[in-house]
Amino acid sequence: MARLDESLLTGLPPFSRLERSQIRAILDQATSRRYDEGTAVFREGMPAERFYLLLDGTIRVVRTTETGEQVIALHIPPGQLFGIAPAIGRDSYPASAICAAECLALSWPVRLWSGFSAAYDGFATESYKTLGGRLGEFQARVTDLATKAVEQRVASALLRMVNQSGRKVEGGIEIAFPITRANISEMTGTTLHTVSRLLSAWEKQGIVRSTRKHITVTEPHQLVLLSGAAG
Amino acid sequence: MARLDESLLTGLPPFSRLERSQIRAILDQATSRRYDEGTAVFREGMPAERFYLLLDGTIRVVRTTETGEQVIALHIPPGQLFGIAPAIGRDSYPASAICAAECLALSWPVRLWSGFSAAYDGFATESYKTLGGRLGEFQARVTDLATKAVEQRVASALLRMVNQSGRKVEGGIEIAFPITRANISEMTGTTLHTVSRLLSAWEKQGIVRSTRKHITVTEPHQLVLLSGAAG
DNA sequence: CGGTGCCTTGATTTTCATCAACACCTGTGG
DNA sequence: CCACAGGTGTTGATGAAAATCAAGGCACCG
Repeated sequence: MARLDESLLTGLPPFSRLERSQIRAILDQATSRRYDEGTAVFREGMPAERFYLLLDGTIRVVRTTETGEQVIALHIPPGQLFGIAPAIGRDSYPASAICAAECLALSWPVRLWSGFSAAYDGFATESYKTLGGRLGEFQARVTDLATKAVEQRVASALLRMVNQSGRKVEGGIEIAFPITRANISEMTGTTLHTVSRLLSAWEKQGIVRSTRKHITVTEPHQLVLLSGAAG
Repeated sequence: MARLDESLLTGLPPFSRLERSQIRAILDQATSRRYDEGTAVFREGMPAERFYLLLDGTIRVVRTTETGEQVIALHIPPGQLFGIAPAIGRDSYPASAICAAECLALSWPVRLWSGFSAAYDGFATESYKTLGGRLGEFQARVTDLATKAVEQRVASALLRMVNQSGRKVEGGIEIAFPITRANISEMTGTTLHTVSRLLSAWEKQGIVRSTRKHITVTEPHQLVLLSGAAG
């Protein structure tokens, strides 16, 4: 395997306070791997053997209910740790990690976690901040699902993706990974039919534009209004 | 203030691996306080100055939306830490902590958090497990809200409370703290009317019994069935 | 160029929120 | 002690939102 360059990690929060030599040591213990779109990096319930850092692509964190329905818990953008079950004392993954697009990720065996935490200043702190961010996101999701109407939830979901993984294109901001109506319905607790109707209506109003598996938001502000502010 | 007894903390997960002398040191830095039913220990958005341990009572963790609706995020039973914003690098509380019943809690200034983590074996690990548990609970809530019908969600909510804070009484298990239909509607994202109708129906079927602000589950198994299994 | 996966749109039905009215319990103050 | 106010709980009637049922079109892949 090709030697990994230090620049991959410099600047990412968990490693920001480290010396070049420390980053070198971390990289030398890492496994790098590419995953095709649709591949599972790990699955719900599997023993948590490694933790991961996403270098490129987008990960969809998915849970499946007893009745077979899927719920998309969150999307993870490049630069974030994921599969960090060891940080919260779990020995199996609580959800599946599916590649929304082609992905590139580093990983380490979980036994290194405590070593990293002890040896590298800021690693634990920053990782727990990531965790805190996710907790906050879940709390917001619960609030939304409990109080908002479907239209507002779908608007919020689009905005979240645009903010997190938006790519500027002519005439708007495009969500940087492939996404279907069914995916959006799994994020918002509705059906693909309802999502399709909403997107059609918004397209007529010039708020979004969409092609197969891709959505561009042309009038973000309008969406913010639809989302009931604070989305 | 009366000197606190070491037995208060022995056996609780974050302190389970500590010596008597260490527990003494921790207690000597703690502030103990009683809160009336309905009091806020802290409120959403306030600067996080202290972290807490609930000794007795039940805490309701509540978020308020921009439109004034309330959502009950979770209930905290005695023996658990709460208000642990420092653990996730936050400097303000993400939600309010309201006493569902009369409560007794210890608290420490946040600046002691890192000291406790460093000095006391298992404190950090166990605290992060608590955090992990909450994350898991939120994930389950999101899944429920996204996929289950109202009746199933209300059944799940009752079961969760019974499991966490159930008190055995003749003829069933009673939820150990005062709870209104409105409270349940805020946990499940529905209205008090719908909750009232469901409870009435269940009472007719002999599954629950209820008086003002108190609910006893007489046929837990029936509720499990209604909740769509795995509640 | 056939098949599969993705998307759209209309018709019907169901669920649950909303609107409305009232009964009851508990504590308070005249 | 009684009246009354405010929080709590019940129940019926109505309507709107969104799921479900149904059918078909379109784009991309092999």
